[in-house]
Amino acid sequence: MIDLQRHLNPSQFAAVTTTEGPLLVLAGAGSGKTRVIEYRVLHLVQSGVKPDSILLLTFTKKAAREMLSRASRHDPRCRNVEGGTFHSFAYRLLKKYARTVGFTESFTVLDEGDAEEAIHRCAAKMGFFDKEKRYPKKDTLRSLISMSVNKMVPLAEVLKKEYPHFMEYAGEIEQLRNDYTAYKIEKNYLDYDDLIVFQKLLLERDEVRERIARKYRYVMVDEYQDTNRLQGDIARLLTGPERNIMVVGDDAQSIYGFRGASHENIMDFPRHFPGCRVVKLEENYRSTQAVLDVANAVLENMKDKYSKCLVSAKGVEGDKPKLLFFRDAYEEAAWVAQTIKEQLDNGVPLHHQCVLFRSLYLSIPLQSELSRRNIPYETYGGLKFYETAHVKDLMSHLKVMANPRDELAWNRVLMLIRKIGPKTAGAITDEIVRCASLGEALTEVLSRYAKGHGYSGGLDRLVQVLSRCQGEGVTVGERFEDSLDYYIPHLKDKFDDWHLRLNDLEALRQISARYDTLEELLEDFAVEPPERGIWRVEPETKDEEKPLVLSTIHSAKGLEWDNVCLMGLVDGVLPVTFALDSEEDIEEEQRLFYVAVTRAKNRLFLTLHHEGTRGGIYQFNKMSRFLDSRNVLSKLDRREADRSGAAGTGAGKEPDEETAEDVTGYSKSTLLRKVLDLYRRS
DNA sequence: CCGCGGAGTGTTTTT
DNA sequence: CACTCCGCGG
Repeated sequence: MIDLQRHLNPSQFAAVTTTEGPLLVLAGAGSGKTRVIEYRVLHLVQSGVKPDSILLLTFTKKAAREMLSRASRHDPRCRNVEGGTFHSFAYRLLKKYARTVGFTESFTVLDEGDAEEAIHRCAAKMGFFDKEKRYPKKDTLRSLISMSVNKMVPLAEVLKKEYPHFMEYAGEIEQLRNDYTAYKIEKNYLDYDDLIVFQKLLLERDEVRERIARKYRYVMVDEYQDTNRLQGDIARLLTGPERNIMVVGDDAQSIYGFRGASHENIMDFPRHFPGCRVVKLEENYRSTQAVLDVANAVLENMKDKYSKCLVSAKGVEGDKPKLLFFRDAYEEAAWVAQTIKEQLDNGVPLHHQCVLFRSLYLSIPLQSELSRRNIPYETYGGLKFYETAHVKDLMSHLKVMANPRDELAWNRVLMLIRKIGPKTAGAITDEIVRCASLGEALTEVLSRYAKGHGYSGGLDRLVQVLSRCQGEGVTVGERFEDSLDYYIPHLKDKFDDWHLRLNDLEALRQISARYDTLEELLEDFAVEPPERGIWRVEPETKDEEKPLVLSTIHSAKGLEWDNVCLMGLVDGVLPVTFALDSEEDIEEEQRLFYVAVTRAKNRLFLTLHHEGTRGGIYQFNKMSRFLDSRNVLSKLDRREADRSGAAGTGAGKEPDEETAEDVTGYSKSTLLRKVLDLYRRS
């Protein structure tokens, strides 16, 4: 038995050892939340609770894995604790109970792109786009429908708030949502939201709920502030008569409102579970006091919160975080790159440093400065490559092998072939989905089309590959490889930058080889899309050799670094312009700022530049309103127009001397833009 | 019916 | 600046 007292402070100890009854843990940033979950799992297991009767729901699957593997180091039985996201848990549950909710086990999960495609089909069937009027586009329609589900708010209300100019279509969009829902049910498709919705529907059936709640006697939910109302309902439904539910969260770090998360869940927990225990973790083990002073100042400016104040347990005052102003994006980027380099020379490995952005595209100037200095980096968040065209193309081939009824996948596969467009693809697909098996589809339908048409040659090649992959003993790796071989000519045909994309697919090939079944590969791909970090071939690279991290603030949740640079602290970026007309949205941006600040252990740099080029018009960027308050500003070491670092670009020339270097050079992309601008004017 | 080229548009954050 | 949509020619 492990000595918990020795490893935990009193509040952590209370959170770990309060195992019976409802428990709300309010965990400030850096207060050892992960540690609490790790030891709580361990404590339960060591007290004789069966590992598979513990359920740990987290925000990402990576987080669950991390915590469970830590706990397993003390006691290997912890490995059998069940964990994952609400979505992945739903997936497993629904695979088991598919028929109970009216699906079949072989359902396919639609990602956003697929969902848009499906919505588009339904809308087209309704004659949506035939009319004169300008209808919302498919991505707008999807996000509209999704938002109404996630916030459990009527469609018309979402419409009124987000797209008031489309109000007149409220009725039609509602009809569309119904058609789309019917379509998915008929075709055995579930989109991300459905995973949650159907999970709830399933759990609302008493006979099922009782069974599941009996199995999971201890439920823990991490990042509770980022759950939406449906997920809150699910957490409640999962809780059995013993009411052993523990939720952990920090209302000040709620940053997923756009996805329907509501801090109502965490605020209302005591109401939903009367008599619950509340434990606050306020001692911060991560940051210096100087960093926390900034964080606390930001907290002070928030309203509607559980009150808290972060106190450094490290007892280190540390340097005051610096606020730096630059003229333009390139000076800012150069200074940051230079500073990273200096820190590296001072012995802080790249992997212990990080640069954070509101959105990843803002990191482009920095990326070029880093490349120029040969500083390796990797990016977190932003571009979802599993939704990039080439990845989806290839995966569609695997999808039709796994589920020959998947018409969206077939459509994609067929459209790649020259001379096959929407009409032909549609006609062939209609016939295919009526087939009972892939074999039948190949022999009865495809081979018939593979003669006597302009596209027959291409189609024949497809038939060859799919037949080969159909064989019994063919491994997942081999199927992937065959599909890739087949796809490469299409890839080259379709994309100019095909060799970059081929790299992605090669990496994916290695991953695919690790799977035993296609179904497992597709499951992971649907519910736990691979992140960039997983692509590294070497699983155990030494910290010193790992690259610098560039991350969105969202993707940095739960992580920490010695040095953190937060760039682009400008009104319009943080907070983003879209947020500006809603008080609520601005609040969320402020929490985002809070999350960013609290990632830093020792040193924090905040930077911004004044010269903005939004849409070709120059404008003066104002400092972010979150900084522009006395209590925050006083905690910062403010440096006006510090040019010292920008020397990195100009290679340290004397000032005052009239040289070209004195002027910041255009980057290649700027130059290109300027030239194109000029062409356009002539 | 397909494919291409030109015009227009809007640009976050993620399971 | 990349992606989507639209209209035309083959």
